[in-house]
Formats: sequence, C-alpha cells, structure tokens
Amino acid sequence: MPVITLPDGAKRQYDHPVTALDVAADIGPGLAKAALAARLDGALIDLSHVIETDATLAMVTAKDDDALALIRHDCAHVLAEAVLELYPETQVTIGPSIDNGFYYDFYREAPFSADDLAAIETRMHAIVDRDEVITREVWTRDEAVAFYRKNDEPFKVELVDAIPANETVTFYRQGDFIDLCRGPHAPSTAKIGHAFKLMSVAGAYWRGDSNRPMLQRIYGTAFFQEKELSAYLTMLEEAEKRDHRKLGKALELFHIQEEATGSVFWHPKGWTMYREIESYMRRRLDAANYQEVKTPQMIDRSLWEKSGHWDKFRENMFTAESEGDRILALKPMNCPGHVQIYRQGITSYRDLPLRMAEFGSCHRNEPSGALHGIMRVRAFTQDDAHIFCTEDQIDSEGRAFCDLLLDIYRDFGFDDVRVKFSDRPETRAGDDATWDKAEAALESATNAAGLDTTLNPGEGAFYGPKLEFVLRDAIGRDWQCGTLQVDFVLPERLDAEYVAEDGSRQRPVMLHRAILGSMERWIGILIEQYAGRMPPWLAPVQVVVAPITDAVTSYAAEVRERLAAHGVRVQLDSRNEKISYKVREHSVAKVPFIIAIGEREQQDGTIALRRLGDKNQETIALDAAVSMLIEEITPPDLKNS
RNA sequence: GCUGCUGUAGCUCAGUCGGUAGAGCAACUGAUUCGUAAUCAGUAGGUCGGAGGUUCAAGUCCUCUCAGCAGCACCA
Repeated sequence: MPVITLPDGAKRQYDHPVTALDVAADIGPGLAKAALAARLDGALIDLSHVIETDATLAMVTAKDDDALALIRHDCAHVLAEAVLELYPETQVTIGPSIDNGFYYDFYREAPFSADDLAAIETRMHAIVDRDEVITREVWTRDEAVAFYRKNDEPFKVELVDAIPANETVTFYRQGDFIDLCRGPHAPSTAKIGHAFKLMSVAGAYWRGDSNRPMLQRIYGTAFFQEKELSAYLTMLEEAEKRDHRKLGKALELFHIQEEATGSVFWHPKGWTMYREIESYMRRRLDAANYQEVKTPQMIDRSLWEKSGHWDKFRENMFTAESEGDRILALKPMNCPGHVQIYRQGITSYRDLPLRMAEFGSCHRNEPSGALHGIMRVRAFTQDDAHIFCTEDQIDSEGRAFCDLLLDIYRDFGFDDVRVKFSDRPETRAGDDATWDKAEAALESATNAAGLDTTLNPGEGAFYGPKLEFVLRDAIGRDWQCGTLQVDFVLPERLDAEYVAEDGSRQRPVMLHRAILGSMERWIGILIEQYAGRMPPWLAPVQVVVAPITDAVTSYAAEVRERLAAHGVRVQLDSRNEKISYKVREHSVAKVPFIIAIGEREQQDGTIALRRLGDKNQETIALDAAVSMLIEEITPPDLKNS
C-alpha cells in the first residue's frame, strides 16, 4: 500500500490506493480546493489519478510554475467546447498551451469573424460558470479510431492512427465535449476563472505542412488574475508603441513603399544611424584583423551553379539578362565572391587565418508573407565575413569570434543573448570525423565565451554545424542576428586551396560569420530595444540648441558652432516658438540633449542642459558642457582612449 | 506562397440606407519675443490603393489586382 512522500519530506501511509485529491484533502481542505493537478515522482498528473505504489507527490496550485500552462490548456478545451456548441459543423483538431497563452486549430469552411470570436468568448465564460467536471477516460486506440471514423473526423483519425494499435489513449470529457488529449487537466472548468481573452484568428497549416489543408487557429491567453491579464494586454500595447515600423515613420528614419516592397528608403536621419553603425563595425573589424572587400552585385549564373546556390537557392534569387541569353543573378550571399578574391594568387598556410569582411548588399526574393518592416526584407546588407583557416584553427577563430560578438552586442546594450547550436543534419557533406571535429570546435568556442546554448538537433547546414545568435524584439518575436557556420563544402566546390608547410595543396575551411546579421534588421531591433530613444552616439540628432528669444540667437549659434566643430550632430532651433514648444517637439523627436539659451546663459557664458526624459535641467559652463557632451556622444569603442 | 482582415489629406482616423469628402495633428501665412512637453488667428491640402463592372448616381455594392497587418509556411 502506498507511502506518499510530500515535498517537505513528510510521509503519509495509506492502506488503500488513493487519488492525488484524497492526499490533498488529507493535508487540508484549503489545499484540496486550491489544487489544480499534482506532480507524481516529478510527472504532472490529474488530481483524480489513483496512486497505488510508493511515490513522491506535490500538489500543483496557481502558485506553481506549471499551473499557468495547465489552465491555458484547460482554456483551449473550453474554447473548443464553445466553438462546437455554437458551430456544430466545425471539426476540432489540436489545441495546446503556448508561451503567452494557448490556441486551438479548427477545420470549418466558413471563416471565423471578429464577431464570432466575441460570441465564442462569451460562451466560454458561460462554460466556466457551468463548472463542468473534467474527467479522464482511457480508451484503446481502436476504440478511438472507430469513434472518430464514425464522427467523420479525419483529422482526429489521423492523429489516433499514428499511435500503435495495441496502445491506449486518453480522452478528457467535460459536459458534452470530449477530446483526445494527454492531459493533465484541472478537475473542473470553474478552476480556469474568467481572466482569459481570445486574441486573434489566423490560418495555420494542418500539422505545420504547407501542402496540407489550412485550418483556422484561434489564439487566446489566460491568467489566474484579472489584473495579470490586463497587465499583459498593457504590455502588448506598450510593445506596439515601440514597433520599429511606427517609430521609423514617426522619427523620419526610413520608409517602404509599394513600388519597392521589401527594400528600404533610408531617410537622412535613418541613414545617419546606419552610417554610425557601419563606421563602428568597420573599426571593430579593423581591430580584429579583418580585411574589408567589395564584390560584384551581379554574377553570372555559372558561378552560382558551381557554388551550388543555383540548385539549392534558385527560388530566392533575382536574375537579370544580358547579352542575349546570358543570365546574371543578384547575389543572395557574399561567399562565392569572397572565394574568388581568395583564389587570386597562391595562398600559403602562413596567410591563414585570412579574415575577409564585406558590408555585402544582398538580394533575396523572400516570400511575400515573410516581409516585415525592415526586419525581413528583400534587399539588405550583411556585416558578412569569411574566415579561411585550417581545421586546427576553427577552435581559436570560433572563440575569438564569439568574444568579439558578445563585446559588440554589449556595446549596443544587449547582455542577454540566446544561442542555438545546430548540429549535423541527416543529409550532409563530409565524413563523421570531420563533423565531430567541427562540432567540438564550435562547442568549445561557445563554452570559452561563456555562452549557454540550446541544441537545435539536425538543423545544421548541409556543409557544417552552425551557431545562431538570437535576440528577442519588443513584441516577443525572436530574430536571428549573428551566426557562425563551419563550411567544408564551398572551398571544395569553388576550388579554394592553400599550400601547406610540406608543400602540399590543401583545402581551407571557411567560417561564415556575421555579427549584426543584416544592418536593416539590426537597426530595427535597436529601435525597438530603445523605443526610439537611441543612445547618444547613435542618435541622428544628438543635441538641439534652442534660443528662448531672438536676442540670444547669436550666442546660441555660437554654442552650436562649438559643438559642431567637435563632430557633434547638433541643430539650432531658432524658430519663433516658445521654449516649451521646442522642448516638447524635440523630446517627441527623441533628441538626447536639448540646450536652452536665454539671457542668463548668454550673460554668464553657460548653457541650460536638459536630458531626454528628465524633468529638470542643469546650468553648466559652456566649456564644461562641450567636453561633457563630446564624451557622451563618443561611440563605446572609442571611449577612454 | 497560404488563410483572414485592412487600404480615405503628410500622420491618426470619421464618413449612416449608394446621393458627389470631414476632424485633429502636421504644413503654409500672419500676429505674438514668450525660461523648459502643444500661443493665437487664418490658408491650403484628397482620381477615397489600382483596374474593370452594376447603377440615373459608387469612398460605400460586385469581380480582379497590388500593398500592408496577424498568423502559418519559409528564413540555405
């Protein structure tokens, strides 16, 4: 008979099998009421689960980390129940909890409208109020298949069919609704509470396969407390405000228009940022012993055939015609071009590692649905480089790269970087020994750099393993920025070689690497990270000098001159407007420093400085202010030197 | 690319039952010289994304198309 060990180490002995709920009730009625599920020897179970042997047991309540996912999953079932009650012709398929809520995929001819969503949500509240008991049932797989065949639900039949014939499956029933589900679930629908909301409906392919039918996915979110829900919704609103597409327009950084979808028109202010970032990167690359090059925008198809891109990447390549039937392709990548430079002349082992960098403008014909502001475009510039090296140098080059990348990310204000490690895919080039070596080298590079990686099994490129450096945007979307890829294949295909110590000809390894990824995406991420309030060194306009009356304009102009002479991006706002109007306007434009000049400042040779976001201002002697501002706007890599 | 939604002034949006287009902000002009997040007054601004159709009449209804948005798929 079971001995139950509780989290505090206490043991309870029973002379008969008990349910998790029995144990909870034994501990106290409050706990029995609060319990949503339990954890049996670490695994989540229903409260109704019968325990027959010795085990450790912990109750899961709203305080538990897993509890939110649990009620969200419950909520998905309530959503499905509501949909079936309102639209009986609908087929339910799959509905899990996800990071910020849950969804359920439905098959139904007619699309769900916004009004439908409101009606469904209302019905969901009613179902919660009904407090339907949620019960678990164990069926044989064959029973389940027969059930769904009879109901003519092919999607469910497919799910159950995938399970081995002699196994059992579990169903969860609440009211008249029953669904194939692993569980666990809370004991009744009332446990969900009312702090939930349906967010949107959108298409989603059945089983994530674009060749299969499209279902309608209804997204929702749920919390334990109403105020948690409203906090989440407020957070979404705030995130929307820092959307780079809105800010890019509002701050006059760039625009995109119909005639050039997926390409950016950089306005003077946006281009100032762009150039500042490019200059910074150039300094960092110089310091890290990279050599910068520039390769052709269009290259004959024959080179892309050799490199393998024509085969594997043709759909995404733009082409142009010339001289009759000659086909040129706009480069989607810089690597083949770099190999052409590498191949000029003979390379000695003494020249390796050779680090070749390019701010390479690439064109890729991305699917229309993939385009997103300046984050995902068809014309973009990579801070690309290829390191030609020996296999033995992969490790040290990888480390140096990770260090450089982290240092650069830090300079831009990103400390929290997630790294995905993609190892060997099913179909690949190169033998296992080489892969072992490459993977080990990449791993040691990340370890040395102090990076935590998550494994992305089998997601490596066919030519080698890769690291992907991922940042998350304001709206919670992940964007891949940096990458480090080990490549044994391209040097072979494009016949790159070097002369080894013993005089033999050898293949170099190519490390493909980017830090920012694309200039466009990087700037988009920066805008969202800072909500448009760029660090002073990146701000398009760093200082505005605003005279309070005409009488002091000449002194204000002098202040402007002083700053401009030191390379400060400074403007004089001598318009006939009140100082409060100017302060508001330049604050809205997110200028980091506003200098107000009045009679007092003119007389004393001072300035009144106001920092963006501050309510107050300080009066500083002009000389001191100039040197302070110069320090403030100095790019991070040039500070203290 | 797929599903759904959206497209009206530089921006944010309103526009009823089909009856010939409206607000705020921005812009421009004038007045105001005013010490830290919007001074007042006036003026101008639109082939209603594009093409076709229905109608006496289309921003409004229908078809096609382009673009944007959300999600899915894609991102070597």
